[in-house]
Amino acid sequence: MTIQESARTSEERPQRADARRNHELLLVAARELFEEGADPSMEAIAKRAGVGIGTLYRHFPKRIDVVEAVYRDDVEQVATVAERAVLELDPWEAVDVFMHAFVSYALGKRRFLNELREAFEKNPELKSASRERLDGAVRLVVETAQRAGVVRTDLTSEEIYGLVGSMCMSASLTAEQCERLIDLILDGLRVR
Amino acid sequence: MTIQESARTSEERPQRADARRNHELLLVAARELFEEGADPSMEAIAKRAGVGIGTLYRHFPKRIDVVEAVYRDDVEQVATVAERAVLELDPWEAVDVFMHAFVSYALGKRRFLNELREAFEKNPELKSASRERLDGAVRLVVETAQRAGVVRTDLTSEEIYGLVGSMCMSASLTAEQCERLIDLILDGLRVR
DNA sequence: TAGTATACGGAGGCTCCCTCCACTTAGCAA
DNA sequence: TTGCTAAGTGGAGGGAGCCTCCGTATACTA
Repeated sequence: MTIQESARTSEERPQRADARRNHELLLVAARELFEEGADPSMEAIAKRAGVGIGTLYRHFPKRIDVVEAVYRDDVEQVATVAERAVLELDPWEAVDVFMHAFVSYALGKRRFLNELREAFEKNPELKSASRERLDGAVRLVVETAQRAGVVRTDLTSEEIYGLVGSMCMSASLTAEQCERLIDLILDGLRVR
Repeated sequence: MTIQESARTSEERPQRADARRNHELLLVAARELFEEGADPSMEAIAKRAGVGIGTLYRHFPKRIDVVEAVYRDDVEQVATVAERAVLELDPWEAVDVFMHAFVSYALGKRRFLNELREAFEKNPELKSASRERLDGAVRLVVETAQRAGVVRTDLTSEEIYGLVGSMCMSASLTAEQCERLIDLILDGLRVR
């Protein structure tokens, strides 16, 4: 990169308002469609967002970039739930709310597991970064509750993450079963 | 099914010679292409086999049927190696030859793991049947060697299968590393 | 308000998967 | 050997999806 280029990079104009709006619309549309079913086409995503196909490709040059963006956004949302819950709720409620949010996030991922795996393959950083972010979120919520004495301390947050995560990914459990099992797990975690 | 239909089914004419030949050619071509790289198109498979696209579709109505057929064939070949090795070689040599064949089979699968997963999803019987067939092959070779006193008996064949299988599927190990590690494993298994 | 960099949108190219059907041939019976 | 026919072949083309290109529109700046 030349000096001029690097200078231009740092004093770049901000994105135009319509571009920012469309980026957001596309992300929302894509997430909806991924959650609804299998493999929405790029055309379908653009249409749902109410923009042209060219605009979609301007924002996400390849299909896999859409998958990646939706996933990053989802991870961010779950992590944010953790942070807000710890601040705004009492420690046990925070565990309860976060775990349910986590399960619903993870169950949503089942829909496009194959595409996600491809994204991980293409870009290993995506996998490790998300893993870390989620791990941190679980740790924050669980350890806060442990310090408050409302969650048993003979389990680490990694173990709990592992248990809940693998339950959600299990092909033999339905979403409904997972929703019920998370209550069982929460019950087992709680100190009364 | 009517009586006539079931009667016809059992006394059906055998496949014509050209059909049998083309089926075999297609299977060979498909395996070659899958091993060579990623995602050969149906056109490419037909071309490599030297037949028209229509012929390919007569033998394998969907792309996934090609994947499935190649996989079944591969599993069969590895299992056959086990059976022949036990009959024709001394017990330790049989373990050695079979394990190397198994690793090379498993490494080949990395190429089209995604397609394979789809095939498993669509047809769970494929997965369980192959798993059983391979499990039996490992057991045959290992237990024969254990009875002959050349392989340690404090490990079960399932454990060995698990170890070698997961090594081959590990994304962080190259094929070359797996080839070297299998020798290390074999060394550890051997009773001298 | 005019000028311009930025962004939009969709026609169309390319590559796939798969279908359809006119043509060919292996195998059988006379 | 010959003729018949069910079985098999091959490839043009339909349809869908990913992505590119570029003429048009518009948000920002001065």
